[in-house]
Amino acid sequence: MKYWSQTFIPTLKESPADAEIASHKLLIRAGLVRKLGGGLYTYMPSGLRVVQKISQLCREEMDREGAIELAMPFVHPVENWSEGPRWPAAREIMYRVDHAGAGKGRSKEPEFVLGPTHEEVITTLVKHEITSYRDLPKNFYQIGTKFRNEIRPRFGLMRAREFIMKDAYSFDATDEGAIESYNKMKRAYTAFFLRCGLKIIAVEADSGVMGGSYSHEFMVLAPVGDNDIVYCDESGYSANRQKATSGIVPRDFNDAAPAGTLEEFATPGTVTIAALAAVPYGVAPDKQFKTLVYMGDGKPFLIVLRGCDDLEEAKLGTLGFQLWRPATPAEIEPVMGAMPGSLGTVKGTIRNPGALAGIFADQAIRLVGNGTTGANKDGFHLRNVNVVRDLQITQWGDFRTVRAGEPDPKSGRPLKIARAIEVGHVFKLGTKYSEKFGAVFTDDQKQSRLMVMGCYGIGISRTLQAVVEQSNDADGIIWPWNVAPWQVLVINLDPTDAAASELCQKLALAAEQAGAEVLIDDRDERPGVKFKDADLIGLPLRLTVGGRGLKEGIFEIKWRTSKDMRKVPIAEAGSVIAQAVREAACRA
RNA sequence: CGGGGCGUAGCUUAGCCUGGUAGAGCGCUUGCUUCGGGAGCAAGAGGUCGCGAGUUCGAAUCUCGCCGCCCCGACCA
Repeated sequence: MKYWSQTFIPTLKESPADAEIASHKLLIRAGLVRKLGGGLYTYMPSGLRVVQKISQLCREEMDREGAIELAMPFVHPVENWSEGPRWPAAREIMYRVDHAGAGKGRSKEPEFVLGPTHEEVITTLVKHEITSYRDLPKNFYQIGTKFRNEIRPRFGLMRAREFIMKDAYSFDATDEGAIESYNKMKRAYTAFFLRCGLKIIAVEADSGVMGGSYSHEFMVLAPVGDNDIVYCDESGYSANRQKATSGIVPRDFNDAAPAGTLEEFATPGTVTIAALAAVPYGVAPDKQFKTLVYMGDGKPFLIVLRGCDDLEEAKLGTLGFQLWRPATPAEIEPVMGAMPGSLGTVKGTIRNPGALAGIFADQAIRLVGNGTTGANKDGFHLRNVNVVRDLQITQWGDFRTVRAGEPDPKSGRPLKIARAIEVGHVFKLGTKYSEKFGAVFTDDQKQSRLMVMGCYGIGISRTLQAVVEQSNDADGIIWPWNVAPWQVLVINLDPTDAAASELCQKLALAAEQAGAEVLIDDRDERPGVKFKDADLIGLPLRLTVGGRGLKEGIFEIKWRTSKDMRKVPIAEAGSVIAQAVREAACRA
């Protein structure tokens, strides 16, 4: 048991000016963290306890799935990165330690970086240490501090420059094995977040150019999150917005037959979807074709969408370009023959089709059937444009942004969209790193083969804040049993009274014997202050001892989640407390 | 990095537009009274007004530069 006066829990009445969201305010008000600088926080004694609780739960679930804990350095020789596969991107987010040997009389200054993640380190290690299929599979993990020079740290621990992360790396002999390792981690993550008391959704994530469904993000639903997720409660479909698709075009959809002959009409000065939808033209956005020009690795390409749809840029990653960006009007005009606002892909209207890297059409334009598009002639559009008959298309795909209410691709039920915080990510890497670093092993046929890898992250410090964000009320934090800094708070309203102090100790002991951790508020404070602080720091179970109750021979028991308080005869203390603790632990 | 906002006591802030004595609440210290949901009274301590230059007889206040922090966007556990 811990006495409040013997630890340090500096609570605050008012929120600091630089905190915006509930969890950030509460972390500071409840004395869990203090800020050193932007994105840099000290874990105060009770905050550290929560970090340790969460880490331990994570450790248990990782161990359960056979992962092996180790600890790698935070400081990496720069060569470890500069010779790796992603130096150009990585150097942007890494803190570099310059002058590391200054004044030491060295001929050459060694240069170091602070590790943002450890694929490079672990792969190098495994390459040296594992050479036989007999030593595979292996999954190594660590829990430690990561450093990323975030472009914009925000919301306290939510996006910090320095944060605590669990990262794991699996190595398998076969692709099937790698998938099994991946599934084990998904299982471990699901169990872990459940034990933290978090409601999470695992969503299919954008796995970039690698494709496939071997990347899942673990999301906490929260209005302050910086991700959009698309999901359907009935079918269980869920994906992040970059990846999400919808069943807006039915599987058995029959393309419309041409209606009328293709016809050019004058639209002077009309260069937006909205203007074409207004009088005198009156062409509804979902009857228009939107033609966007992008530059992919230096060559222009076209994206065709419905006028009412938005492009989801991340989906262009499936097209095989390394880099892409919107084209400028100066790049567009020579190729198309018109400026943006009058563009289209009707056969024969593009001035220089040979310059294009492709014309990519979103599936949903089939719903337009016969519509209106630019004539590639400034001030003119074409009507009665039939998708099948008139449009020039080199490849179909899914490029549009999904909207709430559209049919789920699985069940057809309406999709929902919600904001969420990403707290975990599992990723099947394949052989990208093993190839680069030469992580090979000898199989049972004496053949040299590449290890198949996966990587798996959990933001421990972010999880802490996500719990607070998801579990609080107007009075303060409501800790889930398993991650509370202590589970039971014993309030001594008369700390100068020997009988009260003695009873508090007795109650605390009973709770401890039942398996709970106990904090005793023995401060010489007024009752109001103690009750307010109790709600603020949010321990799940509260036991109150006061002179008034002592006379009646009772103490009080109250759950943080409930308004109801129960008076318990002191004689029944042991059994009542034991039962309460057992029930809470069981529910958790 | 683009856009917006802010920097005054440990915390929350007023004052700034219109230059002249730095003010409040919380917290802290001492005393008295209180004592079951952030007590009352009295007395106190606590400030390079983010930093630097400039304008001025005089700058928290006006001008310029820098730094820091917060929010929105692109990126991420």
